[in-house]
Amino acid sequence: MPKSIARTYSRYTEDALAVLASLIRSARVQQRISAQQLAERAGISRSTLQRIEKADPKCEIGIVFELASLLGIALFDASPSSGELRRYRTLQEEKLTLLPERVRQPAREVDDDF
Amino acid sequence: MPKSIARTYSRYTEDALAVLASLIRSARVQQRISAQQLAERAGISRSTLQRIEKADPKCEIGIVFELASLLGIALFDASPSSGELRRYRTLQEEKLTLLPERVRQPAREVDDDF
DNA sequence: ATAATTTGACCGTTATATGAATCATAGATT
DNA sequence: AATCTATGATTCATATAACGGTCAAATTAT
Repeated sequence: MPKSIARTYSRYTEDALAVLASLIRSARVQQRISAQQLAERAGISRSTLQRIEKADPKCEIGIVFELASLLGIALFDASPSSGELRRYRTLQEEKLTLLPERVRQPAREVDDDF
Repeated sequence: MPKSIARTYSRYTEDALAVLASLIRSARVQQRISAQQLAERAGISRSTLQRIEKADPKCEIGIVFELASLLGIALFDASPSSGELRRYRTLQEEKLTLLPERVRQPAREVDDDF
């Protein structure tokens, strides 16, 4: 991550992060699991869990999703136990194969206008 | 991330990552945006976008969500343009304030059994 | 009221994600 | 068919995410 860039995020992104963060904390508290316990089950440190529950954008998405999985939080409207996501994945990947593999800019008009 | 841990992910997590990855690629291709162009708009490098479209779990969640935002992909059933997510966020955060701030293990029975 | 544990806030270290660059391939347009 | 650009695959350098620990504060259970 060279060239330290101060990254900005859209409101939508910040809202989505905040939603997921509070869903995680709500689920954890409702299930009476301490931060330490959840972190251990997820194989992460308590400090990382802290950042996630604070909606820090700079966390590995895999870890965050794994927490959702452990806590039974639905992603893409599919609960971890339902198995729906697998089908959605297959469907979505099939759709992808129907699209062109590459995108190309339409050739510029040769006679450039002024 | 000291103590190099080989992290594992549940099927649910992998599916969710794959769904999001193919949603991103599908949207990008359908909107005829090249990887380079999208990366620039998102303020990331093309190589990072490549990893995200390959469902790599070790990417910043903020970047991934920002791509969803740019491409109009719905997170938590709310399109970026709708503004629904903001309300959902507020609601969810209010719910959180109603829960106990800490979790505590119920005290063990004093008269331990043998 | 007391006790004890959870949580928040740090900090230093280390593994690693990201950025930048290059090269080969091949798909899309003409 | 030919051209040209988009993509995939690598590699290296660097900023930083995650870890592990500590300490104080405060909430919850007794």
